[in-house]
Amino acid sequence: MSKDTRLARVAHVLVHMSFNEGTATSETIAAMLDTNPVVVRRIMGALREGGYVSSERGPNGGWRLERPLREITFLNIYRAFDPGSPFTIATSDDHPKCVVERAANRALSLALSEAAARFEQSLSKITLDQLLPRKT
Amino acid sequence: MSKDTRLARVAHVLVHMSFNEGTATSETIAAMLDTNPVVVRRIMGALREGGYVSSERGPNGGWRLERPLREITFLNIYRAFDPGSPFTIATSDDHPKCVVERAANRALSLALSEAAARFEQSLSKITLDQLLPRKT
DNA sequence: CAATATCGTACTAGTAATAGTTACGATTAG
DNA sequence: CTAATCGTAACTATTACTAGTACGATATTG
Repeated sequence: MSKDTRLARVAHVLVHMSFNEGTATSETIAAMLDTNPVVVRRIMGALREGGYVSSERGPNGGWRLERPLREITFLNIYRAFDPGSPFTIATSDDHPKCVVERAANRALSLALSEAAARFEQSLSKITLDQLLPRKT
Repeated sequence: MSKDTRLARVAHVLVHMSFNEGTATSETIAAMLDTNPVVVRRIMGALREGGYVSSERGPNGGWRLERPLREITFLNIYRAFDPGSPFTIATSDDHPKCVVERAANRALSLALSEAAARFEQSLSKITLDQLLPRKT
C-alpha cells in the first residue's frame, strides 16, 4: 500500500493559508503540494465537516481557514479523515474457533490499541501554531 | 495494501508445535493456516535466523521449536520479520526545503516513533506461554 | 442570460505490501 | 536410487490506499 500522507500535507497547507487572509483555490493549493486539484478537494472536504475550513463555489471561491492555528490539533485533522486502523499489522482469521488463535489475536489487538492510544495522545498535543517558523 | 498477519499466524503455529514434540512439515503447518507450504517456509525461515526454530531437509524433516514458549515474546517474532514502519501513515515529501513542511514532518515523526515504542513495549510483555488455554 | 471560475464526485489508474502459486533445485534417510 | 522435504526464484492475486480524468453543479460578473 502506498502510505497515507494526508495529515502532514494538510497541516502544511493550513499553515500557509493562515499567512494569507481570504481564500485559496484548489488549484493554488494543488500547486503547493505538487498534485491535482481533485486530491486537494478530497482532503479539504474532510476538514470542512469538522468546521476547520469552508469552501465557496464559483468565481472568487475557494477554501478559507475558519479557525486560528492554535485551535487546530493534529488529532483534529487525523480524526477528520475518519481513518481506519493506522497499522499495517492485523490479526489473523484462519481458524476463528481455535482458542490459541483467539488468544493470539486478543494479545495482539491489545498491543495495537495501546499503541493507537499513544499515537492519538501525541497528536493531541501538536497544534498548528507550533509549526510556525520562529521569529528568532 | 493488504494487512500483515504474519505475527498472529506464526504465534498460533508455534503454540501448536509445542504440543507435539518432534517436527512438523511445512505441509502440515500450511494446512493449519489454510495456506500454502511456501508461505510457511517464508515465515518460518525468518524465525530460524533468530534461533527460535530449526529446519531439517529430507524424509522425517520439518520444523522444530528450539526454545520454550515462555522464552519467546511477540517482540522477538515481530523483529524477526525485519519490519519496516508498522504504520500506514507517513510524512510528506513535497517541498523538502519548506520550513513549515519540515516542522510538520518533525512533529508527525515524533508522534509515530512514540507510538511505535509503545507498541514494541506492549509486544515485549507477551510471551507465547500466555496463549495456552487455561487448565482451570 | 451567457461565460467563466470554481467546487463536487463518480469512475479509473497507479502503487506497494503481503499472500498465494508454480516450478524446480538441493539435501538427506532408507 | 527413490522419495520426502526444505530452499528459493518468479510470477500472479489481493487489498487498501493515493493519484488522476472527466464531467456535472453552482455562483459571480457583465
